[in-house]
Amino acid sequence: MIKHEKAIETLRLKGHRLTPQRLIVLSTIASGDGHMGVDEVFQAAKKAYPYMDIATVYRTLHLFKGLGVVTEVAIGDRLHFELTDPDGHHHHMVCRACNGAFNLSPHYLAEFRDTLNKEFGFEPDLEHFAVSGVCAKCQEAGFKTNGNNH
Amino acid sequence: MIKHEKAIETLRLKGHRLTPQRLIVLSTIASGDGHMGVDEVFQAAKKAYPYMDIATVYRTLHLFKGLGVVTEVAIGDRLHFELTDPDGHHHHMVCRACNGAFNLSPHYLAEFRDTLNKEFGFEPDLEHFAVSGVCAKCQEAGFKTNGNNH
DNA sequence: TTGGTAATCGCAAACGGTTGCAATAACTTT
DNA sequence: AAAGTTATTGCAACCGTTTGCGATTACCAA
Repeated sequence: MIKHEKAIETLRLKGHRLTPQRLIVLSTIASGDGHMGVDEVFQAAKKAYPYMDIATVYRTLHLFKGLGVVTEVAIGDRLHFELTDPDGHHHHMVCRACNGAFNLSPHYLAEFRDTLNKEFGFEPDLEHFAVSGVCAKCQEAGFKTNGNNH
Repeated sequence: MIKHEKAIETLRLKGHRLTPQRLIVLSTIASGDGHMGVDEVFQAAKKAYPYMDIATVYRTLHLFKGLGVVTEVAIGDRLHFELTDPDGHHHHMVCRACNGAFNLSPHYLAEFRDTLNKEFGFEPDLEHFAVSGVCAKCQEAGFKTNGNNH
């Protein structure tokens, strides 16, 4: 019983229709390893189903995101999606030099959240938090760390 | 000697031209209080200079951002800009319910940055960091905090 | 002051992403 | 198995933002 099939059951249980488009987007993401850009999903899905429309891909991804089936990650300034990690949430550190994404345990943000809560009563959205920055390797390779964030 | 004029000198020193468009965008932001949406800047600037183009506004704001004259803040999913705080950087907590933005001292992020540095060698971009979330007031007003981040 | 030249501009087209709408098709009911 | 209902689709138009390009203009040197 793969997560693929669990996701399909989630769809049915919540009263959403099982359309070929949805199944194809799902299996596209499931077969890719790690997060995929929207256009990557679109191109792959179009191979399996030539009428696939980019609007349908976006709507499907947002539906899946709402159901908790996929997780949205902002890489650079583009949206990427991955199957939701069944072992619990993780966050991402995204390198602005190489666009690599590294997982980050929620533990590293717990304290920050607590502080904002206690000091300001502010409840931050950190479910799918991604920090931009420069990874260790790119720093070694001489990529500048200071200055502007783009 | 207002920051307005210091900004103009920064422009000249870095070899950028003093065009009416740039001066108007600058004084528009300087006269607004707090951060302004791009279209807000555009509309105000167009009153002073009817040929103003939205592309010029964007290019000018990005130039100013690169020079450190203005700071970019993502409010909701739109870009906003404010004159860079001369008393040092501050970050923002942006409420996704009321779109209010609250300043956050860099101090609250220092520890997080240190941890990422030490543990992963990752240098995060936190200069103009903005956390989305729900502010205390909107939580009291019953705005839901859990679930998806949109 | 004038002319040369490179930065900047306005315009229009493009980008990634979202949305309104009429046509289609998945599900339900019989 | 066929018909009815309504979610979903494909298309096209739109959003905010960025970019290519030819025309303009701020600046520098003569």
